Amino acid sequence: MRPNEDLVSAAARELSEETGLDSPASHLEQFGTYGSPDRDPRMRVVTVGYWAIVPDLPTPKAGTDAAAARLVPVAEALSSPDRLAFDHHEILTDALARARRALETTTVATRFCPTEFTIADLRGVYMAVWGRSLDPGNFQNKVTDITGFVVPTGERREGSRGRPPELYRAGHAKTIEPPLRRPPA
Amino acid sequence: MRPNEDLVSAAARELSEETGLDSPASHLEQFGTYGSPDRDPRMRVVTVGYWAIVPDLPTPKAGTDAAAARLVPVAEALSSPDRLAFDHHEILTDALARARRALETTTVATRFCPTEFTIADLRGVYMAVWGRSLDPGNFQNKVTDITGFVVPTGERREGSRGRPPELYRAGHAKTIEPPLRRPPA
DNA sequence: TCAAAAGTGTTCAAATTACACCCATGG
DNA sequence: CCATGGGTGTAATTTGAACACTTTTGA
Repeated sequence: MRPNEDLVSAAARELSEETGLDSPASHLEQFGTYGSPDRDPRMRVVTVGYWAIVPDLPTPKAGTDAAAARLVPVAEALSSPDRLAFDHHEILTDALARARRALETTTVATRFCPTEFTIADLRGVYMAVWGRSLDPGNFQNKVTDITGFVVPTGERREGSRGRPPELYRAGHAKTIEPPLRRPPA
Repeated sequence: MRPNEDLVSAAARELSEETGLDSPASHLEQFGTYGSPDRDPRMRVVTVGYWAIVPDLPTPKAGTDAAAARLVPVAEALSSPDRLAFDHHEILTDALARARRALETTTVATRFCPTEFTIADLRGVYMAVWGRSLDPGNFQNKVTDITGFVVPTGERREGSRGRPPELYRAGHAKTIEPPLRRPPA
């Protein structure tokens, strides 16, 4: 952190410095703070963790602070407890759990989508973050029943394989009550 | 924080120093970190917030760091946005939300109870934290149906008004799946 | 014309709520 | 013996998963 910076700004700056992703990270959400005295053997560091939504990801470039940067699927990054440095396995696990829960209780998933999107786009976000497949019909019913989650534009997206899907925009609702629970199995 | 202290230890120490409550806070859980540059006009401070479970509360005493200490019901503390100093209204609001959610998804509520407790004791914790009344019969059914939440001792607590209630101990389960949702209205 | 994706609706099972009702004790 | 809180059970309703089925396009 810099002397006159708040936590989110610092997080956004660091993201940019290390990866070159200064595309507008439209959502940065704190999930935890890590401060064991020996978590980084080089020096005493307290880390405040944020997870971000960056729609339409560009290829990351190593920024001023990093030797290299690339995108790694989260399942791969967590595949072994030793794959990441220091306590980063624990941190990433916490971040993922928080993001997964956020999709249940808030409408942030729309931030991963373009301004106009289809229900299938949104379903893709849920499936990616939750790491499971979801029934298209039930997902459609649930999402369109939640007031203020998505609002139809009246337009359709042409050009793809099957029946052209209707386009939606994000609604004004920020939370989902009751939560959109992820189905078992 | 002291040079060789992790975050939870520092939180436990601060709790003790400011209130004299060094009874074993059997649960300390982080909920957020606050770091706006001007949140405390006296100096730059980053605060990591923890909420604690302290069963059978003693009267707090102002410790080495505080002029005075007393217990205040959370509804009263949050009754006005200006009742607490700095950003403490926001912090306490976050803490309460987190504690409320914790009761839905984990078994921490048993930590508020003595080693042996009745379902009514447990229901009292839920009603206090959630700030609403709960149907005794339904609560009983739900809780006893969740495997590993409470285990009967076979004993009863005598001496009270009506039928002597059965006593339970906390089970081994740490999380509740699916969550024990708080009923609407 | 066929396969694929979108979207709607139906069925059956599971969960939830409200509440009736019996139990066991102290006053 | 009756009011009180504990505990069990049930009926009615709601929710949810699975999946059949229609729609509308590109190949």
